[in-house]
Order: sequence, then C-alpha cells, then structure tokens
Amino acid sequence: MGITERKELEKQKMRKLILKTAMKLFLEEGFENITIRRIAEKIEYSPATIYLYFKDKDEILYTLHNEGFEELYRRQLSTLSIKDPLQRLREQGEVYISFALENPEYYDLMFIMRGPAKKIIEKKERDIGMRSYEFLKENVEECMEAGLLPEANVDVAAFSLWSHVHGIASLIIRDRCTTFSGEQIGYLVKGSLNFMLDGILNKGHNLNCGPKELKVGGNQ
Amino acid sequence: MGITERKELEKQKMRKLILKTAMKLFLEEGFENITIRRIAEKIEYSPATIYLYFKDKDEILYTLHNEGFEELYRRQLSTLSIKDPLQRLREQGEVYISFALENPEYYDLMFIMRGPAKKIIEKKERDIGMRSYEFLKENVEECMEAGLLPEANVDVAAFSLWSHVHGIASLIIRDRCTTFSGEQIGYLVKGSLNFMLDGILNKGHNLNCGPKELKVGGNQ
Amino acid sequence: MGITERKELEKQKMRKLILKTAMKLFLEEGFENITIRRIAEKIEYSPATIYLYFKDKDEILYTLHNEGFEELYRRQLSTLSIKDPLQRLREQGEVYISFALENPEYYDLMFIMRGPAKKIIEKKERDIGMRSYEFLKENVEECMEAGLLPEANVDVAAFSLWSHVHGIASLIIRDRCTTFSGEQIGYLVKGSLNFMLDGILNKGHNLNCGPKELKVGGNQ
Amino acid sequence: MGITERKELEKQKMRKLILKTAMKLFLEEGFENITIRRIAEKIEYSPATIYLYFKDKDEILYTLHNEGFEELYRRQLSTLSIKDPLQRLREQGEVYISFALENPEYYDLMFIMRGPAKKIIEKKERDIGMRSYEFLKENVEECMEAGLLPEANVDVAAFSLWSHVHGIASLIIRDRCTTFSGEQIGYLVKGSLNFMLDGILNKGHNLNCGPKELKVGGNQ
DNA sequence: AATGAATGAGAGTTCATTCAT
DNA sequence: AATGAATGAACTCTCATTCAT
Repeated sequence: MGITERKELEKQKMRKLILKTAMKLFLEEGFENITIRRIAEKIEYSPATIYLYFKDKDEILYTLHNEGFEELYRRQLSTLSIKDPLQRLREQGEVYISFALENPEYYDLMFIMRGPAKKIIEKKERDIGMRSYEFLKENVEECMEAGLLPEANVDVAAFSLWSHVHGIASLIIRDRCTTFSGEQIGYLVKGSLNFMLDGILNKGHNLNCGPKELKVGGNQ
Repeated sequence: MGITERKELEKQKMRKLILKTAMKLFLEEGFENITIRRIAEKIEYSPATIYLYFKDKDEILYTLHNEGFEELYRRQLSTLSIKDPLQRLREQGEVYISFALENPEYYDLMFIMRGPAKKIIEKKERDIGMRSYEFLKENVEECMEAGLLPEANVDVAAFSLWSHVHGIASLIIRDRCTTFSGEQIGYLVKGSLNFMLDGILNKGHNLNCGPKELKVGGNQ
Repeated sequence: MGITERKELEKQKMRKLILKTAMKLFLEEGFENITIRRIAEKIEYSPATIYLYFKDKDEILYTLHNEGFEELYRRQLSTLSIKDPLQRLREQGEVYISFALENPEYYDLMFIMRGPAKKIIEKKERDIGMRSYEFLKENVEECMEAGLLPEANVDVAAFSLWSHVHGIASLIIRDRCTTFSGEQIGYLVKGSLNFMLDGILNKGHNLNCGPKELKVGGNQ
Repeated sequence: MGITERKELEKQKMRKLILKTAMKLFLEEGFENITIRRIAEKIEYSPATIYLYFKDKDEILYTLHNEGFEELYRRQLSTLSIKDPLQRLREQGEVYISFALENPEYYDLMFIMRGPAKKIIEKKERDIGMRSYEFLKENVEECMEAGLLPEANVDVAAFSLWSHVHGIASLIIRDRCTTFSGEQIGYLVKGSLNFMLDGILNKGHNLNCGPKELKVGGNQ
C-alpha cells in the first residue's frame, strides 16, 4: 500500500468518523441540535477541521441521506433471492421496518426531517428515492400479475403499502407509541405487517380504489 | 361579571391571540422560523409580553398541541352519527386524513415534530392522545364483534389502521411525495384508504397476526 | 419632558455612542478592524445590544457616511457669507481640508474607503455626495462669470480643484507624507492651496483643457 | 551555473509566480478577497508552500508595493528624453496618471491602502517612495530656474502637483466618480492636467505660497 | 399589564498560520 | 521542496429569555 493510498484511507476514515458522530448527535438530541461545533467537540477536533472534509453542513446531511438510501436499497435487493413475489413483498416490509428501526437517524433524515439539505430538494433525491419506490412497485405488479393481490392501480397499492410501513416506522421513531412497551411494540409491528398483507391478499373480489392508471405527467 | 372574571376573560383572549398568531406563522413560514419575536411583532406587542401569558416557547407549542388533539377528537366524535361501524371506521379514516391535510401544522406538532415540548412526553400526552386512539380501537372492536373485520388482536388492527393513515399524512406533510402532482396525490389518498379497508374486510378466513391480547402493563 | 421623550433621548445617546466608538476604532485600527464585537467591547455592552440600535454593520457605516456628508456640506454652506466668489472658493478649499484633517475617519469613509456599505453604492450616495460637488461647481461657475477664473469647462475646473484638495487630504490621511513633520505638512497644505488657486487665476489667456461642455448623460 | 545558482533561480521564479498571481487576484476580486489560500489554489500549490517563499502575507504585499514603485520610477525616467523641462513636467503628470489607471491595484497598494505592510512604514518606504518624489521635485526646480514656473517654495509646488494627480487617480480608483461615464472621466482627466499646468505657468507675477524653504529635519 | 433594554449562548463559516512528515 | 492536517481566533448575526421600571 503506497503513501497516497494510505492517506486517502485516512481521509475516508475521518469522513466516516464525522458522519458517524453527526448521526449519533442526531439520534441523541434531534436534528435541530446537530451543529458543526458539536460534532467537532465530540470528535475532539476544531470546528475548522470539519471543513477540511466537508464543504459545509449541507454536504454532511446530503451524504448521510444518500448513504441511507444506499443501505435501504441494498436491503431491498437482498429480498430478490425470494422467488415467490408475495413472500418477497412480505419480506420487503420487514426489511423496510428493520432498516428504519435499526437506523432511526438515517430513516429520519430520509423520510421525516423537513428540508434536510438544500441539495436534496433539487434533483437527485428523486432519483435515489424513486429507485426504492420503483422496486416496491415492481414487486407489487408481479404479485398482481400472479394473481396474488387483487387487481388495482399499482401506484395505489404500492403507495398504500409504503404508507403503512412508513407510518409504523415514523410513529415509533418520533416517539408516538410510548404507551406501549418496547416488547409490545415488537408484537404490534410484526402483527401489523401480517394483518395488512394477509388482509389484502387476493380473495377473488374486486377492491374499489380508483382508476387503474394514474394520470401520467407527475408534478407538473 | 366581576372584575376578576373580566380579567380572566381578557387573559384568555390574549392567549388565544398569541396562539392564533403562532399558528399563522407556522403555516406561513414553517416551524423552524417561529420565534417569540416574530409572534410579538405580528400582534404588535413586545416579546416580553408573551411571557406574561406563557411560561416559555414550549408552553405555546404544548398548548397548540393540545388544541390540535381537541379538534381531532371533535372530528372523530362527529363520525358517531354513522351507525354502521364499518362505514364509521371508513369515515374515521377520511376524517383523520382531512384533519391532517387541512391543518398540517397542527398535525406536525401532534404526530411528527420531535419533542414539541418536553412536557408532552411526561404525562398528559398519553391521556389526550390516547383518547383518540381508544376511540379508534373501540370502533375496530365493534367491527370485529359485528363480524365485519376478521378476528385479530384489536391493538394490532387499530395500530395498523392508524399507521396507515399516519403514513399517508406524514409522507405528504413532510414532502416525500413531490414526484406526484397534487391531483395525483388526491387519487392516491382516496384509493389507498379504500384499498386498505376493502382489503382487510372479513372474508371468512383468519389473519395471522399475533396473540389476541397484548401483554398489559405498557411502557415500564 | 415626558417619559417617551427621555427614552427617545437615551436611545439617541446610545446610537451616538456606538457611532463615536465605531469611528474611534476606525481611526485607531483602520476600517478592516471595525467589528461589531470590538465596538461592543469598547462600550462594554454585548454584541447583541448593538443590534438593538442598528440593523446591521452596514447601517452603522451608512449612517456615519451620511453624517460626514452633512457636516461637510454644513461647512461648505458657511462659506456663503463671503461675497467675493474667488475668496469664497479659496475658503471652500480651506474648509474642505480642515474638515478632512479634523475628521479623518469620516473623510476616509466618505472618499477613500472601498465599498463601505452596500447601500451607499446603490442610490442615495450620488445625491448626498453630488450636493457638495454641485456646490463647488456653482462657485467655480460664478468665478468664471465674474472673469476671475479663465474660461474653461466648468466640470474640468471643479474636478481639478476637487482632485487637488482630495489629493492633499488623502495623502495625509493615509500616511503618505510621513517624511514631513506635522508642522511642515501644515506649511505644505496652506502653501499648496495658495499655489494652485493663485496659479489658475485669470490672467487673460486661455487655458487649453478640452471642450467647454461635457457630453451629457453621465454614466450610461 | 552551479547548483546553488540554479536553486536560487528557481526560487526567484516561484516568488514571481506568487506575486503575479496575487496581483491577478487583486485585480479580479479586489484587495479584501485576497487570501493565501486563493493564491495557493490558483498556482496549484498548497498554502503552506507560499510560506516557503514569503514570511507572511504582509511580505507579499510589501514586495508588490516595491515592484510598483520600481515600475513608476521606470516610467518617470522615460520622461528624461524630453529636454524642455516644462514639457517634461507635463509628461510626468500624464505618465503618473496612466501608471495609476493601468495598474490600479499597484497604485492602491502604493498610495492608498492603509498600512499594506507594517514594514513599509518603518524604514525603506521613505527611500523608495522618496526617489519618485525627488524626481518630480527636481523637474519642478528646473522649471523654476528656467523661469517657466513662478518662483515658489519647491516643495510646495511639487507637493501641489503630486496632490493633484494623486487626487485624480485615487478618486477614480476608489470609485468616487461614478456619476461620470468612463468617457467623461477621460475628458476630465486630460482637461484637468492641462487646466492645472497651464494655470500655474509663469505669467510674471508672484504666487503667495509660504516661505521659499521648508524647515529641514522632517518628521522626527 | 406592559415593555425597553440587555445579554449569554450559540449558530455557520473563513482565515493566516504552523508543523510533522 | 512541498504539503496535508490541523487549529485558534475571529467574523456577523439571531434567539429565548430576564428584569427593572
């Protein structure tokens, strides 16, 4: 390993340290309290040092945001080993929830936080977030084609499933389930995933949920 | 009307003015930009005056939070006029969503914002939030007893439905659906409510979603 | 004197204190070293307090800038008591120089400093600065009409005189005359004013200095 | 050429590169925006490298300052080819102005900027700046001896002429003439040079401008 | 009841400079 | 000779809050 390589490695290490620390702060004190200064304090460097590794605060958030989507997608891809599309869809739900609960800071940044970084809003977010959505949608489509889910507008179905798991994740992450113990929450989550999915299995009747195709064109 | 009464009345008036103004600022400029100073400017009093009516900023948020729950509960109660429990459940979903989308700032405060006030976490939240949850749960129970929903753990079922509508509301409020146009989102929401509810209608088979009773005792 | 009046007075006092202190710092350490913090330190208030009296740093500079022009104009007006236009012109030169040397900080801000405040550049500067220039120009014109100065383009003549006194003032203020003692500088300044003015007195010949009228229209 | 010589040469090359780059930045972005980092970036070296060639930022400015005086003096010397001392004096004025307007950053550094380097004030400045002043003074003296300028204290006369051209240059460089268009400024400058010089030509009368000799001894 | 005046704490960011390698 | 890494000190500005009046 040459000198340049080692230096590059060191640099990456530092970036990771900063990102990890930012995440820890995020988790401990909420987004509003992430500050460059606090990160610096925690890693025992000066604030100015942070700027050697990241252009500004936004870049830190942006990087974390993307990392989160990479990991989520990786987990989604892992479900591809399952052949049965329905079973795979079920697994996707579990995978989504476990990603969220194991990485609440990432999840928050990705799906809850308001306007985390200006860059994100601009363009790329759509792509990187859409990839995960499309993956879900394709799985749903496959289920429908196989007659495992009732025929319905695919976007409606995908959005429904997404909403459900997002609802679970975000209620827990933002502490709206504190009436239940941790153990109880575990039961609820598992039960809820089954309840919903078993519920909507195709049982030979039609669901009434709007036109089969969404008007195309998207947001303007 | 005695002097004390009149004074109390005046005080209430002022509190309401402050709350209303805070809410307006919420709506107009987003939560992060609410400041005591801005509220004061808008009502043409000095910042210090605000502190005569509210202990601190948190108390303002806390009060708004409770107001929100009052309104939500009021809307939930309005569904009682519907006799058919399933129809009523459906209506509850719609009522929930429309409350959220018509009052995104309230909804945010109630179900999304992190620690809107430390107090909330402490004690009262449970009561005021629970009331709405219990209301939903009772409706679910009624449906099950009437054989309209498959037998399942009531908490699981209620939590599932809540998660679903909360997921919808919070994805929209926190701008995670910008790929879709406003119109499309309307379709998705309506469709999704139907998709889920029609899906889980009782069709004579059992759902596999955990023990029928949650262990009691709650969190701690 | 009512309470409101007294309060207003106090406020004005504080503003003046801040302005005076800013000027002192300016004088002692140059423009680059004026900082809100330093001003605050010097008057033994917190930095935040400054912002109660001035919107931002620019407003401080802008105010000083205008104050300077007021004072200069006041001094220019004082020459109006002199009837002989040539004598008055001579007095104007002296008045200009003495303003500059007695208020080097103001002078610096007004005529030397680079881009002191964004506002100044915008619009008003022209007006407030032009007033002084026009005053000089009218005096020059009067002298020409009275045959006391050789006929020449008025702008050229006014600009020449202005350049001369500005040159004197700015060389001294920016310490480019340190080879000379203070006393010597006094001689030089006095002598130079006479040298120039007596030099260009009308002695019956024409000066060759360009077209009599400047193209109108100004800067675009 | 020995090794040491070559090394010395390389060193000089690098110094020149740094100086040239600093100057370019000066020109492009104004003095306040020069930073060591920016210079380093532009020449594609690290900031630390700059410090191998210059003790600190001040030394860079100081060196540029001296370069400027070299160039100005070179231009002054070029007027020696003109035999008629009055014509030569006129040419000196033009040469001075054109140096200033063609190299506003140098001029600023030399005659306007406050304390470009603390060193300058110390000792050398006098020598290097004085050389140009003495050159002017000798020319003035020659004119007087030839009866082309009225008898007067030579320092007063030289200072007057210097003040005038410096006034012109510095008003323009520091943007105090923006009421006039670029074209108009051209007229004004040309006209002003003539106006002043033609004005003070010897027309057989005495000017009243102080004692013929300045007290010697200078500043301290 | 109302507030003018004040502030400590803290935000993000930039800079000239140093030093071990 | 060159530099990557690091930093202390500074900047402007904003905020929630207090308190004497």
